[in-house]
Order: sequence, then C-alpha cells, then structure tokens
Amino acid sequence: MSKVTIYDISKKLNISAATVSRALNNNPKISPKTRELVLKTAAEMNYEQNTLALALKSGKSNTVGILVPYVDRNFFSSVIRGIEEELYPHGYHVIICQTRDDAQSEVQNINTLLNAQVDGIFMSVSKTTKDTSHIDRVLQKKIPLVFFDRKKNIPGVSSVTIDDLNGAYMSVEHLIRQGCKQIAHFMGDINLEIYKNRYNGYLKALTDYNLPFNKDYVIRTNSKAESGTAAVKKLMRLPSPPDAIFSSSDFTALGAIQELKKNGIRVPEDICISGFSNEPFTQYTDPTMTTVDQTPIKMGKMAAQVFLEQMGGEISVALEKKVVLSPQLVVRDSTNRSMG
Amino acid sequence: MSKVTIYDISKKLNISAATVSRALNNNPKISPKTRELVLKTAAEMNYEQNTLALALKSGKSNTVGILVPYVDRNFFSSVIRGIEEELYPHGYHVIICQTRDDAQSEVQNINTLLNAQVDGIFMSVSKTTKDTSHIDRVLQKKIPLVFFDRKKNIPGVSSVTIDDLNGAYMSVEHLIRQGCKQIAHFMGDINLEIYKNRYNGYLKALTDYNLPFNKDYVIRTNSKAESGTAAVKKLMRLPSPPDAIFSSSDFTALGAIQELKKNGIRVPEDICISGFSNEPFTQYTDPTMTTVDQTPIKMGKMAAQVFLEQMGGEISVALEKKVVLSPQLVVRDSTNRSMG
DNA sequence: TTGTATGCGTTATCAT
DNA sequence: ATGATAACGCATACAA
Repeated sequence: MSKVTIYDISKKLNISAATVSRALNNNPKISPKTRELVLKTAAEMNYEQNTLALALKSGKSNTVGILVPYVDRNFFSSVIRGIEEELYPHGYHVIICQTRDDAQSEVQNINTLLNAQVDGIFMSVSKTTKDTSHIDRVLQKKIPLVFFDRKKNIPGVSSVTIDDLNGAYMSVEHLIRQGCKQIAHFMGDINLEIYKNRYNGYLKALTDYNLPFNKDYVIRTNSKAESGTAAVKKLMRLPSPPDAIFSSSDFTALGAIQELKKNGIRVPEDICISGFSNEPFTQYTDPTMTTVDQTPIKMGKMAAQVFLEQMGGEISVALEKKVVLSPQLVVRDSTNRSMG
Repeated sequence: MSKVTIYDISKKLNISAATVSRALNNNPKISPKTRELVLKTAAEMNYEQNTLALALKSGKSNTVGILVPYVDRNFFSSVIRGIEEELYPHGYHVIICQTRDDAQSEVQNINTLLNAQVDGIFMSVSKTTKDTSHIDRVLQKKIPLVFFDRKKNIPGVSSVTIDDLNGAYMSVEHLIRQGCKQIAHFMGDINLEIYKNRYNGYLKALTDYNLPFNKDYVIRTNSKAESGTAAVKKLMRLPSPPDAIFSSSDFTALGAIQELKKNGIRVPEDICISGFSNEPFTQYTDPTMTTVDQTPIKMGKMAAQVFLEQMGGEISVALEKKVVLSPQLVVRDSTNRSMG
C-alpha cells in the first residue's frame, strides 16, 4: 500500500516512533547504528514523509501563493516562472490564483490562501482594488507579503517593481538620438502608477533635451491595438504630425504601425515607434519593434529572494524592502534609422 | 490574534468542540438554536477552518499539481488557466511545477507532489521521459492522473489531447482549396506523437485530393524560426519549388515567411504558408499567419472535468478516459489568395 | 541514546 | 442533541 508512516517503521524495528523521527531528521542525539538502520528500512519500505502532518505540527506549509490577474499573460507567467525557479530549491511549492482583475476575487483568494496556511504571498494588485483590509489581514497574521509590478503603498509590505520612469526616459532619449524632434506619447491609465511614471519619464526626457512639450502629442490609450490605430489617425491629422511615438504599450504601438503602413507611411524612415513590455510578438512584427523589457523572470526571482530574506530573519520583524529593477531598452528596427 | 480554533469557540460557549464542529459542518444532528449560536460567535471571532488539519484528518488536501515544461510558454499557461478556472469553484488549489523538459526533474516534482498529498496530478510529459516508474507510483497511490497534450500510453491514465491529424488535414485541405497543388511540409520530431500525427494528416489530405507525394517537399525541422529559413531555402532551390507550405510549427512558418519576403517572393500570392499552434504572434506577423488553434484553455477545462469525474466516482475504479479535442483552423492572410 | 507522552486542529465514533 | 475520546502523522519536551 501507499501509507507507510514512521510508526510502521518503528514497529518493524521494535523501536519507538520518536527514534525513527530523529533518525530521519538527522537529529544528533542518536546512535549511528540505529540511524543507518532506520534510514535503510525507511528506504526499503518506501517511506515518504507526510508533508501535511509536518505542516500541521510546525505551522509551516512550505507553500507560497501567487496572485495574478491572469496566468496566461506573458508578463505574469514569466514572473511566476522566476518565483518558482528561485523557490523550488528551497523546498517551496507555488500555488497559483487568478484574480481576473477583480477586487472581490482577490479578497476571496487571499482568504483561501490564508486558510491553506501558506508561508508567504506574492501578488500583483488587481486594477479594481480599493479597499485593502484583506491585505491588512495578511499582515496581522505575520505572513510575508511581496508585491510585484502593481503595488499598493502599505507600510510593512515589500515590493519589487521596475523603474518605469527610467524605462520611458531611455526610450525617448533613444528616439531623440535617432534624430527625432517631435515625439508623441501614447499614455495609459495614469491612475495606475506605472503609466504615470512612464508619462513622467517622457516629460523628463523632453525637458532634459530641450524639446518643447506639445499637449496634442499626448494621446490617452488603453492597451489594445485598436486604440493605437485610432490614436495614430488623430496624430497624423495634426498640422504638424510627430516624427516619433513613444507608446506605453506594445499593443498600441503595433496598432499604430499597422495603420501607418496601410497609409504608406514608412516606419522607421518617416516615423519612429517604440513600445513597452517586450511582448514576445514584438520581435516578429514588421518592422521588428523597439521596446522596453521589464525583466519579468528577474522580477520573480527578486521577489522570491525578498521573501526568503523575510523568512530567514526574525519572525516578528516585518522588514519592508522596496526593490526597483532597471528595465532594459531593446532596440529593434522600428526606431533604427541607420539600417540603410 | 490569528489562530482561533473550534476549541476556542467551544470554551467561550461552554459546549464541546465536537458540537462546534457539527454546527460548522451543517451536521443534521444538532439543534437549530446552538447551530445559530455557534455560527454567530464563529463569525464574531473571525474563525477560519484550518485546512491543513482537515487535510490531515481526511486525507484530502483539495490541491492538485500541474507539471509543465515551462509555465511561461503560452500554450501551457493557457492550459493552466483553463484548469484553474474550472477547479477553483470546486475549492481546489493549483500547484505549479516546471520540469524544464527534464525527466529527472519530472520525477522529483512528482515525488514532492505525492508527499504534499495532492488529490490529483495533471501533466504534459517531458520530452526526455523514457522510464515511467514515477507515473506508476502515482497510479499505485490511486491518485487521479490526467495527461494533456503530451501523453504516454499507460493503461488507466486519462488524457486530453487534440486531434493533430485532423488539424493538419484541415490545413492542407484549406491550402488545396486555395488552388495550391504542390504542398510542402515542415515536419517536427516524429518521435513525438503530435508531429507524427500532423505528418499523417498531411499525407491523408494529399491522398484524398489525389495530389502526388513528393519526398523532397518534406523537410525535417525543429521549432525555431532559423530552422524554417533554412528549410525554405532548400525548398526554393528545387527544380520545381512548392506553391504552399504546411508547417507543423508557427515558428518555422515565421522563419520561412521572413526568408521569402527577403527574396521578394510574395506570401500568399506566390506561395501560401500555414503554421500550427496559434501562437499569439501569428496575428501580428506580416502577412498575418494562418494557423491551427489548439484550444488550450478548453483543453485545461476538459482535463479538469475528467479529474472531477474521477473524483466523483468510485475511489478504486481508475476509469480511463481519452478526450480528443477538435482543433480550430484559423485562416489569415498568409494563405488568403482572394484578398485582392 | 532512547522511550513516553503530548499537541497541532479537525472530525468520527461511541457513549450519554 | 451533546460530550468525551480517539485518530490522522509527525516532532519534541521531558523522563529514563
């Protein structure tokens, strides 16, 4: 059968279960002889430790929960990969929960994770989350919590994000160096920190390089390709259309490229376009798309490391660590005027 | 504090823990009065059931494990999404493990999942897996196991796959209806069932439509774009080059398209190309790519349903269910000759 | 060095 | 209808 316990081993060997337990856990207080014997018979009997009993006993489940809007978005699944790869060697399991960007689902998932006695929680906050009492509950229980990408500013909670402002700045700077002087921006929902920061990075680059700010060049978009085609139409109707677009999203940048090509406007010759996120498809568009890589796997690994630190330290000390990763500018053909 | 147990409630109410437990579980053998009372105070005290204790007691963890090569591959993360969404309403958690296509890692992960007392295991078998003793161990423990996409033929194990042969057949049939008569094939590793089936679907369509088979038109490729560029070069050097390519992979199809465009050969006017998998990027290539959708979310949902059925039935009956999903042909511009 | 006893939180069995 | 108790499998404080 399948359920061999330390008690079974103890019976077979005529010793106590406690001794078996000690042998199995390399407890120093045991004779080498019996230790060897126990280990051998345990192997023979195909003994496997019951993680559940251990978890109940120790209060430690060796499991962490990850909350993301959707697992099948490339960015999130890459972060998950990072977390899993960093935590697996430490014996942790990874439970995945999807919030579908729904605040209520987020609360529910937090609750079930708490019930499941996870040792830590990683989350990218849902778009619609306003109330944070469920997060407070996590903190009350002293469960390490790490935000990634989308965070709330809550004292005592660590987070791993990327420097969106700088990512935007690098992009715009790159466009300027390509000779562009009239740079437009596709702006996301600035209620979200990340988009506000990208917008600010755009502004900062313009300022630093003494380029004038033109409010007609800033178009509010969502993250769909259609939004990009609409935005670029608006731009091209301007008396003085831009010679570059810095988009806060790869998808809107794609929509723009498609619309421009349809109208015979060349990218990058007539107008340079850069996106944001380094979605896998950006390397396959025509032309290939310049974008900003958010290093999601690294983000996951960092988040995991922050968690491990937290676990290693004093239980009662909720150290708050804010890690800000540097994004990576990926230059491709959509902004490359030296192609020839 | 955070740890309020049924015992705490029982003390406060001067009743036994057993009664509290019964009240909480809607046990009929209890008076409505005390039931209400317990429920109310439980709510007041913020009682939450300890899932771990329950799991230890019942032997049921309400957790399933999913093994995939990499979580951040679109296909796999989509399957995971399907499984999660189907199982969440039933109270199951989902643990993710990555095998990195390494047989040894697969064995290890199976072991730890077994230790964690998961109630079921979903897996897409690693490419390198030969020995299946770890899988036998799962069966011995009567843990429901469901293969998806990549399976091994093991008696008693259910699986959910797609009808690759038919997907290939539909693709080639479509090419024929576009007027193509000399159809080449990029063939994957036929040690894997899926590629063998796609190849057979290709052959069947040729036969059914009375097109001659030309062995020079079948090129062995791996799933990289470079492999596709190399393959198409070879094809175009033939005395009579093909007028269509059915590729077993989106990536090789992409490489082919890129190479052809570079040489001024038009897609689809001069040659039609179709891929396989409906990778997200296929809708953004130029031209957009015709491909076969493997309905991964649906695959996940089906796998979950098979598991739930298994759980619902008799414990000792390992019913073996083979679900074969119909793939979806997605027609786009790379094969569309009526575009004008 | 080893054994005994206890508890982690719950539910099920057997009384009452 | 309710209470006392055992059991799930393990680890540890204490006793020997």
